[in-house]
Amino acid sequence: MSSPPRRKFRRETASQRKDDLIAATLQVISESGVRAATVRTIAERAEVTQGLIRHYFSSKEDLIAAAYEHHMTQMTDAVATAKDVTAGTARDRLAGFVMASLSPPVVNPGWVALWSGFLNEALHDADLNKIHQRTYHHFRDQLEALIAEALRETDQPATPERLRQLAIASNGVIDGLWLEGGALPQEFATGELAKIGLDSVAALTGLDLHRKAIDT
Amino acid sequence: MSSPPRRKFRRETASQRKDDLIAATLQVISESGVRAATVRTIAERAEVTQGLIRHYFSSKEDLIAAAYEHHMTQMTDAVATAKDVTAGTARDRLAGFVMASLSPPVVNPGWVALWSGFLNEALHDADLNKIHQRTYHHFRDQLEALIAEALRETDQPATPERLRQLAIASNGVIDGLWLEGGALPQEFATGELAKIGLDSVAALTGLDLHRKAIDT
DNA sequence: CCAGTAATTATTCAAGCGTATAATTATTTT
DNA sequence: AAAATAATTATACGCTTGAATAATTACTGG
Repeated sequence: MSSPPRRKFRRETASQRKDDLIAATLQVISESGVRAATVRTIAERAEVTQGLIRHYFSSKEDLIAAAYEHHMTQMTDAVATAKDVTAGTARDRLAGFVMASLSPPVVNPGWVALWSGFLNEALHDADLNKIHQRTYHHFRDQLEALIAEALRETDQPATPERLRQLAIASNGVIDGLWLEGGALPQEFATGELAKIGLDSVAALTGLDLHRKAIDT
Repeated sequence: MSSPPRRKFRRETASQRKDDLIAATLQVISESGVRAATVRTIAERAEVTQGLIRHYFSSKEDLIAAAYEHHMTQMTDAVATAKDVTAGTARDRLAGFVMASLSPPVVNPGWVALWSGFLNEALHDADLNKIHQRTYHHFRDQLEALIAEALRETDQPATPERLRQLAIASNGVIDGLWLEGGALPQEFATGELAKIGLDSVAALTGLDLHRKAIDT
């Protein structure tokens, strides 16, 4: 009649535990979808008991929102800090931005699973909808700034209206390709999506975005 | 102590009932997301009791798959049978295809909710994944055929490889714009997405897709 | 108009859900 | 080293879930 011994544990800092719970949430959703993201499954993945979730988050919904925010920031940062996005001519940086958006680790079935799951929730949840709206604009605005700079650099100034349209279109093709590459990975050869994306943004904007053979 | 009277009902044909249950499933998911799609909620929406679902579908998962199939067929058909897609020059039909894809009723928050919910499931469910793969190809192949025809029509033949890339890119920009229009409806003016999409496919393919002032 | 049948409703079941609360224990404070 | 504190586990609760089964009733063919 010996009941199992009470489980040992370590005390962690609040931010560490929160990060762990968010990471566990993202793992569960990316592997098994939103419907699998229950407090028990998430707690098990984080190697804690379920009660701890409500010690750090006021509700499961609150944890989901934090995970959404975290994931979108992670994804945006992965693009914005990629190697060719931070230096070089504006055209180089725009090209790097497109390439990074359409290459691993950004293109990735797990990240598409996260994105689609969160979007599905965001469409009928005001809090998540705000996160979606904000991150969408953040990404598109970065793209628009890069396009504007590249056009200025090549002496092809564009009106604000045209700039807006170019950004929407470029963002659209990047999003669409990213999605398809993540949802059907076996469909595209290595580098194929990045090449198509780069050609597409070049065709849309009229910019020459291909790397020069000789650099600097 | 009078229990409520047993509910009256009508017997329907099997196909009618199945259609009703599928329609109810789509309504629930589009309004409230996949997590809300429980057998009880769906049955209530279809105005039947929950037991009936398992009389017509071997499991809830089976109903979901049928609803997915139905929805994707509906969406594909809405584009393929739109008024300008079935007649005119190849360029006219391609333009009609793009316009129809980026206008109501195809652009619609409910349909994005359906699409994102199903995709999230498809990423970890083999049966749904097959449906996704099949419908993706169906749409892209239609687009590729139209582009091929339009290029032939203007004496600009393309290699199969280039044709594939143009179709992937055009499909990408259409998907991306469709998604953004459905997810953030207030973001775009009426007709704006359709215009941007048409301009984009024109820029990608090098085709002139704008309507002539004088038509046949 | 009656008997048969299968479509539909009603009820039940075990498991899982999010949340609330009580009991412990690792760590910090003094 | 003892006491205080809060992080963590453990347990319980009421409700919902997908599914199974039993009870009815609308329709059909004679």
